[in-house]
Amino acid sequence: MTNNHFKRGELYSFITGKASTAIARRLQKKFNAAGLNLTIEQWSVLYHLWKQDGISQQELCNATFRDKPSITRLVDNLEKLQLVKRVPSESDRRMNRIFLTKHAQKLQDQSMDLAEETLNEALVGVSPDRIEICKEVLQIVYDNLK
Amino acid sequence: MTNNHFKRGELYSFITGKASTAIARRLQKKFNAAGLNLTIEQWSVLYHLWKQDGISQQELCNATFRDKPSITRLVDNLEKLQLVKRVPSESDRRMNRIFLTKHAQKLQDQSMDLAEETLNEALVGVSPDRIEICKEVLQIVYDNLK
DNA sequence: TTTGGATAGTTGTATAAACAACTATATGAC
DNA sequence: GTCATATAGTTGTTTATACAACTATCCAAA
Repeated sequence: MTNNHFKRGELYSFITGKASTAIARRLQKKFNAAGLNLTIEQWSVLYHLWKQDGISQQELCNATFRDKPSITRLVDNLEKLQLVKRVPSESDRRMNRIFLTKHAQKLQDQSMDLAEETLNEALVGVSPDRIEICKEVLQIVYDNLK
Repeated sequence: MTNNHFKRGELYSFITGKASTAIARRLQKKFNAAGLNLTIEQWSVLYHLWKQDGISQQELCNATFRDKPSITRLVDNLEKLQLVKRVPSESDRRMNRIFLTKHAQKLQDQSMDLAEETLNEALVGVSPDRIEICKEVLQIVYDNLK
């Protein structure tokens, strides 16, 4: 089945991602208000390191859906903030493994709480069923295009 | 009802907007392949001008969910590309009205076709019902946070 | 009619994204 | 072992975003 049922007026929000922009902006404001000196993009890198510390820059590229130069510079900035450290891999000298500092480890709970709070605010008035469907659709979209 | 049902592992994609990033990236590739020398952000401004020509920069801010400096610079670049023209408003000398050039008018059909094609590719395997629910959820999220 | 606040737009600065071109290292075919 | 190719990461450049600070203009209350 093709989905040629798109009316032109409906294209816009889907493509520009206004909803996720709004969520990211709200979360950034919460970070700032809490005195976390951290961008959402930096947080998204830390997010994956909290799940698994010591992964390579290439693995961060795959996880965050960013290209290599973007990760190089995000890691640069996270290093300047003393939140991560590049450690050359011993088994493969092309690779860096990225490790969290103690300071970054401390940021996890607070920032994740703010993220959860943001999503709760975003989803006021939406039933769990519909949230679930929305997540599934977005996942399919991502899989179709990645 | 609160939506405290978010599992941490589910936060990420919602916040980072991986789906809309993937859509925008695919559309940009189609623009490039078609020889349209146009960024998605520039296209999103033209999109609103195609709907209503001659609106102000502030109205473009509201329509595109961007701040004033972002629109200033997008209009700068669109003017350099000779796609729009700033015309000082006669009734309010603070305002510019932004008008499409003939060249920009010609880009509408081709670029909108590519956008529709991109969405069709994105939504392969998703039923119209579920697309509808997803759109509604994203609209509510936007309204909750804007 | 003056003046103070609101609105429209611009400029400066920092961070980030995308693409191309580059270096260094690893790997597999011969 | 040598060499072609692939992979990991960096650097340069352009475009875009967010925030703060700024100018110019408008409008309404005194």
